[in-house]
Amino acid sequence: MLQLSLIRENKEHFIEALKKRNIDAATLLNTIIDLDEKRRGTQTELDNTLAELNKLSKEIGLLFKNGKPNEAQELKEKTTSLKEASKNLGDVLHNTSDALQELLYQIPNIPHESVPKGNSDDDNEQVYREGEIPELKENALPHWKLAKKYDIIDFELGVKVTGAGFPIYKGKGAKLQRALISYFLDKNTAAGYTEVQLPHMVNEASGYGTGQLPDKEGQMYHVTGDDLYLIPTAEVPITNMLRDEIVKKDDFPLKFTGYTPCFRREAGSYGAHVRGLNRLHQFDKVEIVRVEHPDHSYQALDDMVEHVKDILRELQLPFRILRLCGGDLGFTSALTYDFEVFSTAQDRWLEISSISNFETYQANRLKLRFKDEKGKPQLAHTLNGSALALPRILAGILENYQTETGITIPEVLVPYTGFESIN
RNA sequence: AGAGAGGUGGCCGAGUGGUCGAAGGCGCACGCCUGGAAAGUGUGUAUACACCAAAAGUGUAUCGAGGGUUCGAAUCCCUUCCUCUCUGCCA
Repeated sequence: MLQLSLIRENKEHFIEALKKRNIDAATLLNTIIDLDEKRRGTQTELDNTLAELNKLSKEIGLLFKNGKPNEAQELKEKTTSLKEASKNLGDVLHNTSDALQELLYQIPNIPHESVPKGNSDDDNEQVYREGEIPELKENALPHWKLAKKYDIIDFELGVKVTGAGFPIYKGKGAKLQRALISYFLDKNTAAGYTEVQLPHMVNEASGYGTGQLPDKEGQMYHVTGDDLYLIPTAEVPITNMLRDEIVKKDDFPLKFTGYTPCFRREAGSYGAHVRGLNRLHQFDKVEIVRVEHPDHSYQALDDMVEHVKDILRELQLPFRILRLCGGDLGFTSALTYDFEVFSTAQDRWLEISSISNFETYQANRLKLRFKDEKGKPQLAHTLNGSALALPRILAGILENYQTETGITIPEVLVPYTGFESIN
């Protein structure tokens, strides 16, 4: 959520910046500013009325104490109209604030100045590329065929037990999943991230805190019986640990990592691109989250990018990094780098990590602050990224490491799997 | 899940209708004391919003959350969430 005070001061700048997202926010921002003016005026009026009322109440109290009930009675009558006025003003204030809040929820974050213009993922800017794309034999298979051939992932069985998009990993496939999770967590903790184990469901307030609600209401599984949501990413529980907190400046950087399954309804997805592991309703991911001083958040973003590069380098997977364009940028993000691994057998790039700086956008919703030099609370910056998402990494490994006789396990994973190949 | 008790500031804890944003203690910050530290001592110590160009200041709200009663609510009533104890169930 954008800060109201900043919208007031920089309206034109905000309108201009939001054009990068192909949004014309002028009308919306003007409505917001009008509502805000109304809210403030009402607030002042209400405060004055209540002040008057409080004053009278104190006088009445004193009069009763001093044994002057008649005079007290007179004053009591004077309060009637004030009470009514304050009730009305209170209602107006309430409604105005709610309306204002709702509109504020509709505005996405302001893109960072480096974000390129563009409408779709075609306009994303490649900023880095590394690794050799392996040359595969002519009869190289996509991962879903490999999974079947070596009986390590059973999609049909998942359909039987739950439904499409809930695969069942078997044997060495399951072990490889566990190995990847352990390896990622070890890399992250070695880089100073504190490991946390998290709830896989969150309440409504947490959904709002990180911005999944109300924007992506239909994308989360909603457990209506208890009004909880299955997490679409560990970002939600991790970041919400700090909701309503005022941390010390010296606490920065706050760095957390956590493994969780992620649940996404993926309403509206279909076709070849959702085949196999490419898009699932439940998948595993190891997330990294940082909370930073605003002065250091972009340095932190670079640091996270380097960290993920290092992991992919160790796995020896060919990858590229994209700076997302305005049209492809997530609702709450100011700047996002997507990591993509090349899936040789599918001949396409697969997104395997997304690293974002949200600046104060999430922090404003979360009320996540720190005290500055003067002891004044200021909004912190939040960042997160995947390090890493499992299914597509697995797809990349299966496809790129396939040989005629099996699948070679990347060297760095062998200590975790206990085997060197899948045959 | 049933019965009971309870949720007060960073923490502990007093407060059961009237100058209560809230005693006292701990913690923390700054100062004094000290060669330095401890002890001692003094002062300060929430957040949001509004008014103000801003600081200072003032006002309003906040005692889990949301309603209500009352001139006036931390205190009374209702709803809801959470915690604890006992019983039940259970990996």
